[in-house]
Amino acid sequence: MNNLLLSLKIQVNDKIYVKDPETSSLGRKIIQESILLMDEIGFENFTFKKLGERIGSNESSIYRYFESKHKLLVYLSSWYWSWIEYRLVFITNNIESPIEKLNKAIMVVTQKIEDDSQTEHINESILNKIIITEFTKTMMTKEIDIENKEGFFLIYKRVINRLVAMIEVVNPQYAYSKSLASSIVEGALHQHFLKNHLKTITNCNENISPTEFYINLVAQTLKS
Amino acid sequence: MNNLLLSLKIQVNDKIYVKDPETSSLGRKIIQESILLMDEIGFENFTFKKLGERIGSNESSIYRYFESKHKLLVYLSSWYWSWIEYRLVFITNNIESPIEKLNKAIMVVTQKIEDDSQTEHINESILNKIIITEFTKTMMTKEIDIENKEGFFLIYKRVINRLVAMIEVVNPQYAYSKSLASSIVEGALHQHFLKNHLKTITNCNENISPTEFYINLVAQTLKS
DNA sequence: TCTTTTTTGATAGTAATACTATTATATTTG
DNA sequence: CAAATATAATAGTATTACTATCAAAAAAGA
Repeated sequence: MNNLLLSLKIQVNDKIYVKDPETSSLGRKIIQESILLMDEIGFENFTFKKLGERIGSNESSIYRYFESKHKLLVYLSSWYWSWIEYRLVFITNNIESPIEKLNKAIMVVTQKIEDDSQTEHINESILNKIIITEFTKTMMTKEIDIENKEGFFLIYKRVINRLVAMIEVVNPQYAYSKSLASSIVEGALHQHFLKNHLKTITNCNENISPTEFYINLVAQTLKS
Repeated sequence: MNNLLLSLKIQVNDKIYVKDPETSSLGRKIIQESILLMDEIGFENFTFKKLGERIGSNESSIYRYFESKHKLLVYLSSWYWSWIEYRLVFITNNIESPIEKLNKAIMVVTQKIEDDSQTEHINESILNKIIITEFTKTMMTKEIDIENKEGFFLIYKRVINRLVAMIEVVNPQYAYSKSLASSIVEGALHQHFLKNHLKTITNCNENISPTEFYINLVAQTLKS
C-alpha cells in the first residue's frame, strides 16, 4: 500500500515544462508564488514580468522553467489532479462497499479544499480556488488536440476513469458512466463557481455543498 | 402567443456594446464575421485587427462598436442565449405533460445546432460551436461580479430559471433544482466538447447524444 | 437638393505583453 | 579549484490592445 502511494505521488508530464521546477529553489518559488499571484489577479492579468517582480527574480529566468503562462497553468492543473488522484486512491482504499467507496470518491473530487497541509511550497486550498475558475482554460484552446496527444491531460483523465470504474461496480448496467464521471468532476468546479458568483442559479451555499448535490444525483441516477 | 414571442426576441443588454451592431451594416458584418473568425482561430488568437482586415474595415471602426473582444464575446453569448430562450419558449409552449415539457426543454438546451436558418447575418450552428468552447471564458474572469451586477448574464440565468421552473413542476420535492438546471446547461456544452476532443471520458458520440444522457439523468434524478 | 450630422477610414501613437538573445555573474558539482 | 550550470541584467522585437485626431464618405433632415 505505501509503495503504491509513493509510486503515485505527484508526477507531472515532463513535456509541460522546460526545466522541472521541483529541482531548484527558484523553481519552487515560481510555483509557490504563481499560485498566490494567479489567485489574486486572475489568469488573464497574470504575467511572467509581474511574477518576476514579486519573487525578486528576472522574467527571463522564469522562461527557463515554462514556455508560457499557459504551460504554467497546465503544470499547476496537472499537479492538482495528481494530488487529487493520490487522495482518491488513499481515501477509497480498503472500502468494501461499492456505493460507500464511490461516495468517498465523489467527496474527494467535489469538496472544497480547506487545509494546506501536505506540501511545503504549494497551498492546496488556493490552488483549488484557481482550478475552479481557471482549469477549463487549459483545455478550451485551439491547441487541445495536439496537447492532448502529448499527454498534458492524462492525469485528469485518469482521475475520471477511476471514478468510472467505481460507478460501473455500483451499477454495471448504467450506460453513461463516463459522461456521469466527467460531469461530476467538471460540474463540481462549476457549482463552486456559481456558489461564489452566480448564487441565483445554484442551490449550493454554506449549508448545501456541491458534494451533497452530487452524492444525491449519483444515488438517484444509479439506482435501478 | 405571437406577441409573447415577438416581445422575447433577441434582446441584448445595451451596456455590453458601445454602439448597437444591429443598427448598421458594418455592425452586422462585425457580428457575422467575428463568429466565423473566432470559430476558425479561437478566442485567444482573435484580434480586432484581424477582424478588420477580414471585413475590409478599420480596427478603430470596430472599437466604436465594442470596447474589447471580451465584450464582443459577451455580446455573442447573450445573443445565443436569447435565441435559445426564444426557442425554449416556442417549443415547450402548449405542452401539457410536465415531463414531456421538461424533456423538450432539455432537448433545446443540449442539442447541437445543425441548421443556420433564422437570422441573415448570424450562423447559429457556428455560433453554437463557439459557445461550446468559449462561453465559460465570458464568466471566468476577475470582473465577474461587476459584470454580473451590470446584467451581462441575465439572459443566461433566465434560461436556467425557466428550466428550474419546469423541474419543480415535475418534482416539487426535489431539493436541487437550480443546481440540476445549471448542470444540464453547462454540462451539455462540456459533453459536446469532450465528444469532439477528449473522447475517452465521455459516452457521447455519433450514436449517443448529450441530450440522451441528460434526459436519462433527469428522469432518474427526479423520480421518487 | 443642400446642409448638417453621423459614420467610417486612415494614420499615428502609447503602454503592455509575450517573448528571444546575449553576456556577465553567481552558484553548484566533480 | 576548474568546469559546468544557473541566474540576473539588459536589450530588443513583434504583436496586442487600445486612444486620439482628422479627413472623407454616407445618411438624415429641412
